[in-house]
Amino acid sequence: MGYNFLEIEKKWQSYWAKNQTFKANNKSTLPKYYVLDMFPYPSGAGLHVGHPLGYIASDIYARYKRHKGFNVLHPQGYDSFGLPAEQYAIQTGQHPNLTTETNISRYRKQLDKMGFSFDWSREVRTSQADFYKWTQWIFLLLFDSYYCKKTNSAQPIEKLVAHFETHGSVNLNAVCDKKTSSFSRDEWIGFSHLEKQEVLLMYRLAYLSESEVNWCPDLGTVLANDEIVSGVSERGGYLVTKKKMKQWSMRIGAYAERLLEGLNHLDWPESLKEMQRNWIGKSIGANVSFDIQDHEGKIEVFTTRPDTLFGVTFMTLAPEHPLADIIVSDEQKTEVAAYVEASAKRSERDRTADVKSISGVFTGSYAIHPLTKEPIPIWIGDYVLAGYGKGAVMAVPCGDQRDFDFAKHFNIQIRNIFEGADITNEAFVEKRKIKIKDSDFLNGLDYEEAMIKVIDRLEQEGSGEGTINYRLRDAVFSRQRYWGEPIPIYYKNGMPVALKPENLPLVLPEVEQYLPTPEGAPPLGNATSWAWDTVYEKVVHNSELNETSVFPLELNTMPGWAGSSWYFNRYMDADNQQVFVSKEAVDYWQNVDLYIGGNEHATGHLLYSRFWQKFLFDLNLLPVDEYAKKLINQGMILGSSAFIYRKKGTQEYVSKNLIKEFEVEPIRVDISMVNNSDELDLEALKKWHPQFSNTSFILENGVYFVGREVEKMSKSKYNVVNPDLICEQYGADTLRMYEMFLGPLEQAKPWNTAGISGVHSFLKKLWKLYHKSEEFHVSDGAASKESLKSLHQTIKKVTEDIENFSFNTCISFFMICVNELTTQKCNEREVLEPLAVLLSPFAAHLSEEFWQLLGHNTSISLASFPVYEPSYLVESSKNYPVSFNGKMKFTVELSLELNPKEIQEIVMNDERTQKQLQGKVPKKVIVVLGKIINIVS
RNA sequence: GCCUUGGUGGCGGAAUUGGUAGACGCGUUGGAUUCAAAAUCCAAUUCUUUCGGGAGUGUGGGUUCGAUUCCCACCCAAGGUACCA
Repeated sequence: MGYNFLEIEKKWQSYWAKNQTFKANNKSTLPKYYVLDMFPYPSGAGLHVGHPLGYIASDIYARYKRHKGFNVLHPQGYDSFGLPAEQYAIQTGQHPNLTTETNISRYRKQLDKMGFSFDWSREVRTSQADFYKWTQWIFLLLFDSYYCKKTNSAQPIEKLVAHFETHGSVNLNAVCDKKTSSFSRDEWIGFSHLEKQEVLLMYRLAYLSESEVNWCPDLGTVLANDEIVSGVSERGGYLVTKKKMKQWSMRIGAYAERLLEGLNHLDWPESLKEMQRNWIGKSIGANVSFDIQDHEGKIEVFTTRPDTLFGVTFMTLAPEHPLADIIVSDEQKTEVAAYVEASAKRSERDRTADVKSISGVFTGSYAIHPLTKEPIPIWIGDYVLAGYGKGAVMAVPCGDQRDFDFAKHFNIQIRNIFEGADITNEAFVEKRKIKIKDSDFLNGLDYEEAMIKVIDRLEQEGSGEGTINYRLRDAVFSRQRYWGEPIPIYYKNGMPVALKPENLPLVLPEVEQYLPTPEGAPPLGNATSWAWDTVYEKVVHNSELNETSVFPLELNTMPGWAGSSWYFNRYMDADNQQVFVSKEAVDYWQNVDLYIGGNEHATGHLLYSRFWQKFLFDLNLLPVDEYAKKLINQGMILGSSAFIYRKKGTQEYVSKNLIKEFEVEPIRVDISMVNNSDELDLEALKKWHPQFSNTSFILENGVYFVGREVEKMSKSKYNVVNPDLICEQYGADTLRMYEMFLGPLEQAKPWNTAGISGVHSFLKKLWKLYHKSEEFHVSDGAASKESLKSLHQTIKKVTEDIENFSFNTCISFFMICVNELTTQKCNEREVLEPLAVLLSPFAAHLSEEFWQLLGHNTSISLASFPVYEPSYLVESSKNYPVSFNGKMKFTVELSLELNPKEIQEIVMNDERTQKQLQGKVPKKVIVVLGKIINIVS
């Protein structure tokens, strides 16, 4: 029988569940430790071997911390709102909630099989009303707040109203979405209620504004970028254009500086922090405004190089720029209109990524240089994005490569304002080490001096100002979807009004159809009873209004990132019905000590959640303004897809090594039909899909070999490996250890089941070491010196490596240790007891079984982690090879310390060294840490 | 395009952070055990060689007594690129 992992694992999983072994307590005298995983989206494909990688790592660390005497919070839940469930609903009519519930119960079964030490009593689901009630509540707080630049924090909107009532807009230092006209105290008081609301909306942290969306007229809906494949909709293949729509947005831009600065204090991967820094994209420069010849208004640009203002030879507006169709001359009208229309069909990424093809169109109008008063031609170019800076640039061809290319292409003047720079073939983009010429009062100055001087002049003349620009855009918060949190807003006279917190949750209504309404309203518009029930009952009967007209509710829902922006706080106090998290709980748990998840969330979830945390901190609802002290990105486990090759236009398939002889197209096949030598099971293929039942194959030596390609693991690529099968075949402990053994946690790596037997036989070996003819066999005698040395070496290395999250090398040390103990025929309790605890974060079930066999009647998770004893690890002298002239190598026996005399003796007494030296004394002997490294003659 | 990461045997990966490149595992080969197979155990395994050696960490340079490690340029792959999660 031997190591019966199925029985052992089942036994301990039910023991842990029954005894609630991993339930965390909100009151404890122990120090706290909060280990968090990014909660999964429960997809229909089930959990694949890639998902558990991070969960295993966090579980190892959570179990390790429990052994080290911490009160560990290690929760899990589901990010259960999302697009796939909705798309499935559109296709099948099945309610997304049903799909989601089914998927969740499947996920839970799979997770349970792997023996994770999650505290399931704190489970959260973002799609459940008792959770999204609080997501809506946070939305209301954002709606009722503005950002005060004086206190540098969010403040209640009443404070803003109070300011308007006493000072008007004078001396106001608040972030708003556009330039507001200034007004006095009396004017404010004179405003109608509607006018007041209109002003306030420009300051709220959750606000309504026009933003651009991917619009598909044929489907009558907004599409995610993911739903667009090469310019057309994935569903139906219809044309997609851009369209402006009134959308809810989050004023994350107000937090740009704090989000940037906060990174400096986080123990997150440098690369990820760098990504966030670049995403926020702080740049220092100036806003400059240009008058327009024969037109009202001004064109404002942001530039990081105001020092090159005298090098401006043209301006470029984004095609979406509001002035674009106003300033265009009559003769250019058709050309401009065609260009604007064409670029509306191009995606933003396409526009910026494509640097090779230069496109643009002249508007026929001229701006006036603010200092020289010269006319400057105004162009439109789609490399300028409406959403960045001011949506317009002043072009300085001599100092910017893209401006240079544009000018060359359209034959626009290039003016060199850099002393001694050669700009015949490319722009001079270097900022330093050059002086400016032909620039009036800036002549002879360098970059820094010119920056200060020109900004000074612009400010004096009122045509510009020094400013800081962030690339970070405010986050669009509306989705024209069904399966998301309803936004707790209704409209009165076209103005958004917040529901009262006591009326939350605003529950998702039932609908017949998950598609937009025929009138083009979002899917929630299909609800028949919702508006009546919710708004009439809650708003009218609570006498918010005493009229019985229709109150339209907001029909958009929240985006996927809403719930995930604060869920980690909810785990601290998941059952609380009164508050989103009690003060008591959050004061104890504070924040996440270790957060493990993929770096694909770097500029999405990980930025939005920091923003919400800072916001809630500003309102004194949370004690810290960063929620995750340490973050680790686990690398993605990639799948190894299998391909067969069809001869073009035929039903003949060619084995992999013969494809060069034919013109073929690759087709994915399910990897379950391919063995470890890449041989395809042809019978299985014929059964797999009817299209293969009547095909012929060109084989190599009677075998069809498939091609392989490493890519993201996904159901649609037929390359998913299911962890359940592995748990059945080898056990969860093997899977846990193998996933860790596969490679460094942070690195992406392809899944390969081939190596799993090595880890499995390690566990079998350990089992056998302490079993004699099926009976547990342990000696109470003293262990040998060698055994203790092996043990303590392993304790030392494994402890160090757990602390460094280098779990793959831990497994190697375990293997070496068990091999050594097997050779030493070690079976002493003295060794097994600490070894079982050492192993328990990894092979959680097996070590628990050993713990019981050793006579303990409590869970091994209560045992304390072993500490190594240095006296067992005394180093003996070692043979070190010494390289001579970098070529010849010989070996000398060295003790740990060397003095020059000893070195000389070693060198002189070695025959081969002497042969090489030919009697000469070496010039130099390099010794590092007591080792001779090199001898130079 | 831009931002970030990675590239070491047949494969996954080690390398005390500038000091014996290839730990550990898989695979392969040979052997032991067995009627046989599975399982298990032992040994070999970077390539090349005229058996002296030679080459070798994506490519090409550089710094250094010494480079997988540091610097410069390039090639390739993965993730993100603002409505997938």
